[in-house]
Amino acid sequence: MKKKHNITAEDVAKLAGVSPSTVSRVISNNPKISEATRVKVLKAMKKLSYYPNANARSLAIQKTGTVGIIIPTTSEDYFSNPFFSESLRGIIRGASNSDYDLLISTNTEKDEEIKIIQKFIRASKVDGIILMTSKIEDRGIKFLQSIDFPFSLIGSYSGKNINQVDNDNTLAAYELTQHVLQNNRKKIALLIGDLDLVVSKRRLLGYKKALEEVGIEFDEELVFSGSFDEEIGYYYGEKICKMNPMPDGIVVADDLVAIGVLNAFEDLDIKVGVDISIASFNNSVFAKYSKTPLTSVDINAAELGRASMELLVDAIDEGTRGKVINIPHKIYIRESSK
Amino acid sequence: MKKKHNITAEDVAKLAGVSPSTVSRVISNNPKISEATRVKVLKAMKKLSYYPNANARSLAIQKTGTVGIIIPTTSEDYFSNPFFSESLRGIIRGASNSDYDLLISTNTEKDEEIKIIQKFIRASKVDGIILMTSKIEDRGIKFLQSIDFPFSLIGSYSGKNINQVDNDNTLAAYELTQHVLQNNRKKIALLIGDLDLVVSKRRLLGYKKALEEVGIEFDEELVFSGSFDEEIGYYYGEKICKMNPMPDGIVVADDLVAIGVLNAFEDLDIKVGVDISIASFNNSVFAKYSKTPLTSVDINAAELGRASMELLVDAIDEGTRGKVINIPHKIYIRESSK
DNA sequence: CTGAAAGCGCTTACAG
DNA sequence: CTGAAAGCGCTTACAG
Repeated sequence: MKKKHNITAEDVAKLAGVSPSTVSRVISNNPKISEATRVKVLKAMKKLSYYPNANARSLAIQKTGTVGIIIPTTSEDYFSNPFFSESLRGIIRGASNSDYDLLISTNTEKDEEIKIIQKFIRASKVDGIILMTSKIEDRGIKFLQSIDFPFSLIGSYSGKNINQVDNDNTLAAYELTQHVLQNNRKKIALLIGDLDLVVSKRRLLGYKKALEEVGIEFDEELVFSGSFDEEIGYYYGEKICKMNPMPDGIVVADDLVAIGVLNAFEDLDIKVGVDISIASFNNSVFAKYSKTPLTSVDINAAELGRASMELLVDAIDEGTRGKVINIPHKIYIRESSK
Repeated sequence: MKKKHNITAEDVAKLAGVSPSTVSRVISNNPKISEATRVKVLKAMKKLSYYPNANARSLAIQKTGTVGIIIPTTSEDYFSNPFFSESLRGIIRGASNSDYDLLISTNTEKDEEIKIIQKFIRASKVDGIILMTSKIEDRGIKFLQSIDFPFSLIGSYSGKNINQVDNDNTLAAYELTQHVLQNNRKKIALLIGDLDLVVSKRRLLGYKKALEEVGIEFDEELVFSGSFDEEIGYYYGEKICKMNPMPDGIVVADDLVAIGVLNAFEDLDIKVGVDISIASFNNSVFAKYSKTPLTSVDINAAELGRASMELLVDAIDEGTRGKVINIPHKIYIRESSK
């Protein structure tokens, strides 16, 4: 067996009886190439099943044709959360329409997001970056902004020139809280994600606004924050039961957390939808089909992802900056808040 | 503003007063470099925040440090299915322990998996490939095998030299069917995925074996196959109700499909767990928390992913071939089959 | 222990 | 319309 040798443009050139430059030109569809030689070269390429070396090409043209996806450091949470896979799915769908491949960050525990972003960029691995979430003071965003590198954000961030696609989370939380209030509830707890995430802050805002509007005073004691999982929901559910008087409504940042609350209430014999109303976010499969079907906001995560990819491609190709896209949400009302 | 110029090993060399070769050597931790120059160079690198260009490096050493993940063409199914995101999560976790990045295929509708595999390889984009599922006659696998390219498979495939990690799906289906039979059921339907997938074939085998063992004749009419979603579950659920006599047990390939069946039965007033037993695969969140909690097999998708990544790294670094890893499954028995 | 040079496989300005 | 040559930014055998 001959020593392995990658077949290169030179091989094609030789077979077609032209120069490598010409081969390169037919690959990039240069219009100056004559039809005759184009055909010759194409035939040779096919015959050798030639495919241009992406690294050499990237090196020469200083573009990679790949886009980096930054999974938040707290990826575990995001992964058990359908939001993440849904938006990734949207991103993939968006990418299929372009010619970009997707490079996924594999955060080691210690590495912060910004390290990965910098690595991707400085190593020239990607032409653009999608951020799947935003913190209040986001070092990654600041860095990208400072070097004017193409990126788009799933989420919101105040600042100039940031491409972002998001729901109106303030409005969604406002409406959801309003809905619970209309269940004739007066004391409404809020289970929310990490408060250094922009999304949490906005939802808190909407919640406050709804309360204020009906003259209910905001009570910090009713706000619980933490990461997204079932256990934390159960834990807070128990806690809420022990309050005196017990809250009669809860707005929850994620269905999985709400499921945990539901379980706590079941164990403590509290009737959801009767003694207390629960409304949540993400409209996951299990919101619809849980023992007590959950009222939930559909944030259209797949569309968030798809749009963010599309926006990023514009940012790379057209230099788009500072475009803000709003993805509508929709509240599905179910038994947990009737 | 000065024309943008990537900072290169040459810049570092100049600042440190050495040659680019030396810079390259300290990057690759070449032991022959003296401590003194190593320190000098490191300092210069830090100062310039230098990061080696990945494309140039890949081109020179003919390695990319990235691994390609092939999402099945029917990705939509896989994405709405927690199995997919769970295993991807495992892969990412596995990758964090190595130094590999992950490149995700973004299948356009028309492109077959094999096209993407070939593109990744011929373009030298990846050092290895993870296949997330296997068909009976898998062109992708055959291709990879034929050129002896490092890959690992989540799933099973008969053939030499294939690294694979999988559950014992025959056994799992056998046990699950056995469990339903022990519910004192006699006529058991099987809702299974596409029959050209290896996993489906194996599960069918296990199902048959369990029936055979208790002397129940296999009836092809009781086997329904299709893609994984809720609607198809509902559809088959209705169909099953109309059979005469109606089956009294169902083994389902995925919880989401089972949820659809559950819904159909609810609408038709059939008592699950009483009139009929249902047992399913994947042990998703919604299996546990659905109105009628579902008996389900936990296949440990995250571990499948993690192990496949680990195995692939061995395949790349050590040349491992033909290693087969079994990931244990576990059946969780719940009300749907009591 | 370190440097000069060639090579990895493309692309593109320049010349014709 | 096409080719020779230089360059993208690394690495490594060779020489010292």
